[in-house]
Amino acid sequence: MKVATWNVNSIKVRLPLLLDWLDTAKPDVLCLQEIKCLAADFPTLEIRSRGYYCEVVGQKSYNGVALLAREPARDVVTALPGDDADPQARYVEASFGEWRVASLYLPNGNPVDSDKYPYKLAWLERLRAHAAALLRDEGKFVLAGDYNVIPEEIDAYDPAAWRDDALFRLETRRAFRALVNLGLVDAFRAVDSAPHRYSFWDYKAGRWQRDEGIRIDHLMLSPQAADRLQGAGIDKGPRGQDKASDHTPVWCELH
DNA sequence: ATGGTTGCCTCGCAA
Repeated sequence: MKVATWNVNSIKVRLPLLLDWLDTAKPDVLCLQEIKCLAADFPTLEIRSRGYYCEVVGQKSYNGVALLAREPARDVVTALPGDDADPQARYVEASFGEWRVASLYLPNGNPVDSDKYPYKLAWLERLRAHAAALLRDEGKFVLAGDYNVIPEEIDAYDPAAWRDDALFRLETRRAFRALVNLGLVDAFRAVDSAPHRYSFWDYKAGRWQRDEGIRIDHLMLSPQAADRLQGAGIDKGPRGQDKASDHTPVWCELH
């Protein structure tokens, strides 16, 4: 089973690229983030006509996540547990066959001195607690999405420039590590230990042209899922096309 | 370099 994650930065603008990518990459499950629309405005019919069912958690203008899959979803969860008052559309989780898959959009958290940063840390802690609950079932699951976390220095073109940023500062990496240390496996890192493998390049300042990016989109596997890992990669193709998202798809193959 | 670009659909905010 091929599972992929892609922050599309508006499903409306990215639909042509998305349909092309579904046809060529043929993922079994694709986790989308930043669809930036209400569920009612999601292009469900067009995507359905290409052979994918859609589970959408939408929000007007901002955020929004979706699961696209070859087969219908079961037992869909539309919010990250832990705060019923959280209105932001950042999480959807469902079962496909014997696999549990989540599409998540972790808060950016900048600026660090605003209330956005404690919200990010609280969200990370909610995710850790939820992952701990999922692990108790000892099943195969994938928590995929835009984590807005640069895990290590090798995951940034210029770590010093990111030192105090909400995506890389120590407190962020510590909170992410608490999640990893439950026993989750970063699918990409498990198969590729090379530095300078990026999933995001800022639109500004020619970052893409100079390959100055960061790796913040991750597929985190339960131990039972990691046992099935066959391969993983970053598909830089979509980032180089016209009307590209600032993120590119990351995928893993599980047997 | 406190710059730069994109998408929301506002007259600025978020990333």
